[in-house]
Amino acid sequence: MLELAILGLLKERSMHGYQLSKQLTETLGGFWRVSYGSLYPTLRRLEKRGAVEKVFSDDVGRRKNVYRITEDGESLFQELLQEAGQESWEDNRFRVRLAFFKYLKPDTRIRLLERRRAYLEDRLMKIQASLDKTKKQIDTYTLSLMTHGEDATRNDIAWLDGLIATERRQVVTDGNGGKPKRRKAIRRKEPTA
Amino acid sequence: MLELAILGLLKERSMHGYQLSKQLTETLGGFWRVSYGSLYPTLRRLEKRGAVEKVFSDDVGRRKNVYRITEDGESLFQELLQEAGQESWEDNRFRVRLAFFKYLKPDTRIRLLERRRAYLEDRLMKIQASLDKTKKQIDTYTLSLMTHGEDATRNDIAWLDGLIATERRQVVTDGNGGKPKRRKAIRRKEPTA
DNA sequence: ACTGGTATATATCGACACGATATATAGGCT
DNA sequence: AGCCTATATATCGTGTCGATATATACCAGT
Repeated sequence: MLELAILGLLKERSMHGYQLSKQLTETLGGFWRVSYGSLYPTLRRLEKRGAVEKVFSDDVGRRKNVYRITEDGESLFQELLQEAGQESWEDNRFRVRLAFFKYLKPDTRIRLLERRRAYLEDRLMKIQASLDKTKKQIDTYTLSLMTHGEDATRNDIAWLDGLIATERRQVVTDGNGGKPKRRKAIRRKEPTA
Repeated sequence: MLELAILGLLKERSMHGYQLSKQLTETLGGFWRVSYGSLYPTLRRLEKRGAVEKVFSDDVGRRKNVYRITEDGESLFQELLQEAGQESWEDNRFRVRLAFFKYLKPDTRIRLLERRRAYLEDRLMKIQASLDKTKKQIDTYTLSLMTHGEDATRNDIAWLDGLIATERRQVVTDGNGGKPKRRKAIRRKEPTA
């Protein structure tokens, strides 16, 4: 997962570990904690794999390891981004994926959004099943926890539906399946209200 | 974290690993995946620490390792439940804590709820700071992600406020700081609407 | 009685992420 | 000179994850 995030950021511009850490905790900071204990090992893992390489710059070569993404890295990025594994739809994983959605074709985007939606629907059913089964013998706090979880999940699904609808509208509007030049802003605030 | 969850369940009744797994994925199932790869090692860890012990039952002693919580386990449970560590307020950790709130005194409950609230307020500020800083040069998907995250966090805070308010009302109503006999149902649906 | 499927039950593996901590250097302030 | 904060990389131990292996129990269909 970290590999995907790192490659995605390096696609925009080459950076060293510390910069990556700053950038990551800034964009996903509210939800994700990227520790050095995972960042630096992951960087070296990616380098060993040939997905990134060190940049040798004359002026700032002092104590910084600036990494650049390679061709192999680009294809690894695409592979990770579209990965269909079962666990890939958990909250944080999906958030990271969404942050790099611009690198995907519209129909792939829709596919991923719907996969996430199915995951959330499944969660919803599990919550409701638990509520049904253990109803009336459950304590107040657990009940509140589950009910709130139900609401929050529904909100998430509604938000996803908004994203999917917007995506479909675009596919219809500009018929070319390629990379769109300009796109309308995503309608927000409504789905989460 | 798993230790807390296991001890909490064993407080209610003695169980073996498989039953714990069922129970855990049922209550927190929508949000947490408890794998055997962490469950069984944790059980043995707890046993080594003396927090739980095997129950030797004649009839079902065949192939089941039934565990019972010990006195040491009870105090470890209380310790873990009230733990003030920085990372203890992350989403899943808090959910587990809340599931065992009934074992806490009312004022301790309020303290924990307010700690969680502060954590979410902090997240909210981080999100807003990111939105301000990188505004207008951020892609549509990341923007939507952050805005939705903002909304969801606000919802969570509102829900927490409801819980806190209910808790305070009870403290005032029945003046005794001890364990309450019967309590009003927590007003829900409103805070999350 | 045989077979197959599902639920029960425990265990372990490698990979990865986490939190904490150590170690430097650079730059700024007083 | 002394001190603080930001920059920058590295590593350690521990915990969790997903996958997988391996049994046994029980019930259904044939």
